[in-house]
Amino acid sequence: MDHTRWLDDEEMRMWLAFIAAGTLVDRELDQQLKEEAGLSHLQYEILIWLNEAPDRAMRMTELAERLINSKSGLTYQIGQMEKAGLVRRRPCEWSGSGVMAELTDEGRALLERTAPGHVEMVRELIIDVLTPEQRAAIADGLGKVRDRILERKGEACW
Amino acid sequence: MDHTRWLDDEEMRMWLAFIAAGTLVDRELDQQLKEEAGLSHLQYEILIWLNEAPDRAMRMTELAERLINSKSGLTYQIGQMEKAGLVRRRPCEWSGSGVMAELTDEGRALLERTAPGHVEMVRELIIDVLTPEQRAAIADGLGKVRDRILERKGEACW
DNA sequence: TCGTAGCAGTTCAAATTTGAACTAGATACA
DNA sequence: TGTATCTAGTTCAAATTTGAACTGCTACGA
Repeated sequence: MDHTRWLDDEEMRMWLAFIAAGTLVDRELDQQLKEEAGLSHLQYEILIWLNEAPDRAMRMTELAERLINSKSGLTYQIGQMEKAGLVRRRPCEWSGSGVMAELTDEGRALLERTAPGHVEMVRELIIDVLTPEQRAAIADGLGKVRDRILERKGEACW
Repeated sequence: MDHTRWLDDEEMRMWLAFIAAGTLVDRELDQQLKEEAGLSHLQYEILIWLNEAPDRAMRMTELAERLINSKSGLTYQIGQMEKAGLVRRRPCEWSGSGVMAELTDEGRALLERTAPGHVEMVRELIIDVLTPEQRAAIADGLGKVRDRILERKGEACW
């Protein structure tokens, strides 16, 4: 009376590859960014998101959602980056409570200095390793995985 | 004079999906395991690896490599799990220095209790969301990504 | 105009992770 | 033998992450 649908070999092969690749890629990027710019991968992504936002600024909560990070974790990281002069906090115009995290010129400059090496590494680690067909399958497949989890959580949060 | 090969839309789509799916899946599994068994995903994987090893035991360093984890991190986690009675440490027969982490009966029992729900969740989150073609592409593609990083690091370690 | 509820962020303590330094058991070889 | 080296694990302090509790606004209904 074991209803469990265990993973078959092919499924297991995929699962192991998925887990390991995710961990390894993240680790490598973290290390390179640390060396080149003293940033963690998370901090780098904060710079990226802010840089692409209108006015290079975003609400804390929205930023946390984009990053898939807890609110308190973001408070901490923004604190660190503020000390380092990479971002600045200011109250949100509409909203009363509400804080905008804003990229400073220094943060933007660091991002621009760092981005080429980072993209290079992303290509080397994953993009250029895959065939266009594999990239398409991963974009479609994992995109769906992501979207389903996000909607599943609905408004659940941290 | 910008030689950087920036990511095109299709590449970026894949990259974002890859990063987000990895983070989200890990988070969900962590949460479910915590609720059902009081385990982190990492601890669950320790149980899995040990359970599949000959004699249900493995050297610390090898285990750390399999898990893609730092040695000191593993020392900590094995310590926690030892307190909880899930694993046991014993000296390695050959090797003098060298410690084997060994699954206890209690650890094995917990794993067996927990595995069905975990597999269920893995299916729901990712396996059953993908088409067989996507699974094959991911297994091949990300398998290659993983293997290249592992060989790149060669004997480099923590 | 209160009082309650909800939202946005922060704070705080506890758990975990990191990486560098350290210890002890081999190994090698002069 | 004696010394330098290497490997396997551990320890330790610092950085980060977590989740729960808390603070300040806003909105809403009585």
